[in-house]
Amino acid sequence: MKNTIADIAHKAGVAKSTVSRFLNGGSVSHATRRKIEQVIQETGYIPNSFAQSLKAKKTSMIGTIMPRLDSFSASQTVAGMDEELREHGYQLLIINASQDLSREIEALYDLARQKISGIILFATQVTETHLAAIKEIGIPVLLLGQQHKDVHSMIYNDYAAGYDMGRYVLSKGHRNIAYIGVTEKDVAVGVKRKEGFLKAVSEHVGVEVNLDLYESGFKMSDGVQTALTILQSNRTLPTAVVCATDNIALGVMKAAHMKGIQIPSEISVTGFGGYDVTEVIHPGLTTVKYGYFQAGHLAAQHIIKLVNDEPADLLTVMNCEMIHRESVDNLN
Amino acid sequence: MKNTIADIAHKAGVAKSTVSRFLNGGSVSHATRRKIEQVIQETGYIPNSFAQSLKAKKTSMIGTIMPRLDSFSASQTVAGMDEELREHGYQLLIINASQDLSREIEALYDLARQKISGIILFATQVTETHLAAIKEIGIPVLLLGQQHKDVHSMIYNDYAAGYDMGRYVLSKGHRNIAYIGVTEKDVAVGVKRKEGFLKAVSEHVGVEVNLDLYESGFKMSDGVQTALTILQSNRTLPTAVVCATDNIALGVMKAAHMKGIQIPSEISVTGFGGYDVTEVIHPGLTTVKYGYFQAGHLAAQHIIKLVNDEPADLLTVMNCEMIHRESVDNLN
DNA sequence: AATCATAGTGGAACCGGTTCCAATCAAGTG
DNA sequence: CACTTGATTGGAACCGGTTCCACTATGATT
Repeated sequence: MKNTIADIAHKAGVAKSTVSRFLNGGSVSHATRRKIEQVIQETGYIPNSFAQSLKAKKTSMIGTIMPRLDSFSASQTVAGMDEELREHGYQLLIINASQDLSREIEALYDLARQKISGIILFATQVTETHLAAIKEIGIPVLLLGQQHKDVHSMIYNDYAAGYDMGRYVLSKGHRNIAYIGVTEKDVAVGVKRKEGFLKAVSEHVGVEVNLDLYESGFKMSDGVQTALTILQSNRTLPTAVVCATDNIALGVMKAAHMKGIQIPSEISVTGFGGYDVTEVIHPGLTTVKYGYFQAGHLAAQHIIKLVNDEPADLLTVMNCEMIHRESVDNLN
Repeated sequence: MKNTIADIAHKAGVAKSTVSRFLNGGSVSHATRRKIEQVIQETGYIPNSFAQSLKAKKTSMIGTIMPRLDSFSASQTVAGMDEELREHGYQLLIINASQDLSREIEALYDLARQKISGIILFATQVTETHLAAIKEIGIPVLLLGQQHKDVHSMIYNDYAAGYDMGRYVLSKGHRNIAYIGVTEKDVAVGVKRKEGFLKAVSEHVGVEVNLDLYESGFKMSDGVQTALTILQSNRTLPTAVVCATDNIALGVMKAAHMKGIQIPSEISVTGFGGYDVTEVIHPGLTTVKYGYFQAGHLAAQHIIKLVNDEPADLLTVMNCEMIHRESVDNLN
């Protein structure tokens, strides 16, 4: 019951090469075609994909390395990628780096050994080691979420998102604002969003704006902590808390609720991300929606181009969309 | 720059077999060991894993087939599996079946062709076709979430969860209850939870309980729809709505909010699942928490046993834990 | 000194496919 | 009818590893 191509050939009374040709659409006479078909039918023969890949020196697999699996953005994006890749006959191999940069590197080499055709790397930071690995493995790599001049990259327009959010909050009359950011090691989330936001503030001439900057971790519980220090300080409370991620914003909302502070009447809150939950909670969270699913599709299309040596933009910037909900009060 | 084992052997002035022995810990003299080490160092040689697997006739990969990636339970479980598998030197290959049963079957054969060592199947339904495929591919398969007498299975104690929830809601004095279930094709979620709940109700002698059963889809929007039909009917509103999943419960809460109905003072709501969001929303959702992450670990351990032909329980039942929050009013 | 393990090594076969090349054979051409 | 053409087909080499087997030294044992 081993069923190799040689067995099939033998049972059908032909040579290996003929069976192979049959399988790959070469020229085979009608008679032998039928015989082989029948034998394959009977035996339930399935070609060994190693032997195939060994000869072909590549696979039809695309690898993706993600810092975590259990996040809304990650799973949405991956779902989109998967859909697109499947349509093009590629299989997606997902590797979880558990937010450990050295595991990302490891994964790059791992994927190279497996002769993966291309790699989509969900980046939070792009270090020298990353670049060295990417260069060494000689496989097309697409950065998702961060950019680097030497690597194909796909990013969201975080600067614009931050800017839009800033303009919006200011337009609602808020002049005493707390901004909760994240580590600047994450250029997209930690730097760009903040810069865009600051830009909006700096452009807002005529009235004085009091802006306090805080830094928090990515987890909701981090958001709760940071929010509590803000809410418990002796200074006047800000009228709005702008958070660099929806997760942090959810944490802030929780903290406010714990403190009996009403949203938005006593304090306004905003996020970034557009997670599904932000819609169903009350009040709904004003946020910036990122098209994760669509981004996955785009990323897949992009890596397929790279794999096939087709031309592709070095940098793709995707736009975001502001979602206005009830968590921001109008002070005007 | 092809770097095969033959190249290394040539450069080091030894035979292929010696290099192979060096790589796999055979007996190699100190001198040649050093030479080979150096050549490998210089060339950055990485063995071709196809050739290895071709000979070995298997991989150190475990495949998992999931109906969807973008769900809390799925991503949590997968994260747990991944952690455990990695520790044991296995790699996880994730396949997304997009809630399409025929794709699940396809995936089973796909994984078989790739000589995956074992498969963890996130099941919602186990059809005859599934069983036939599982039998045919001859690879260890572990069902997760559903059980079948012929296949190793791992399930949550949904019956007990439903029962506990029933007892709890009744103990809070609710006598007019709406139960929103899902399709009975999903035995675990659609049948077991409901049965457990009904059992609790049937045991509750002495007072009359008015129970209405509804069926909804799995999506939050389905929950909203179903809730609206309940809330808009002319009959007296139930005092509690018990939902078969957290997602549906979130939908119900949203619908209630849209209708200006207060939770829990006007209507109580419960879910199943223990999603993270159920904690941060207000009011917090009373639900049953499933240990997804831990389940992932367990599943991984289980499939590893199967792969190594070690004995393993045919059926593993995992317990759940009720989480009491504010979404249920005490009518006593 | 003769005998015997034994560590170290090279050669060749093998895993299961794909592909190049040469051979065959029937139909078409002048 | 000899010759060209093109469709089929089988044989052998190859992809890049692993492993069995035979052969050499080398040191240990009587």
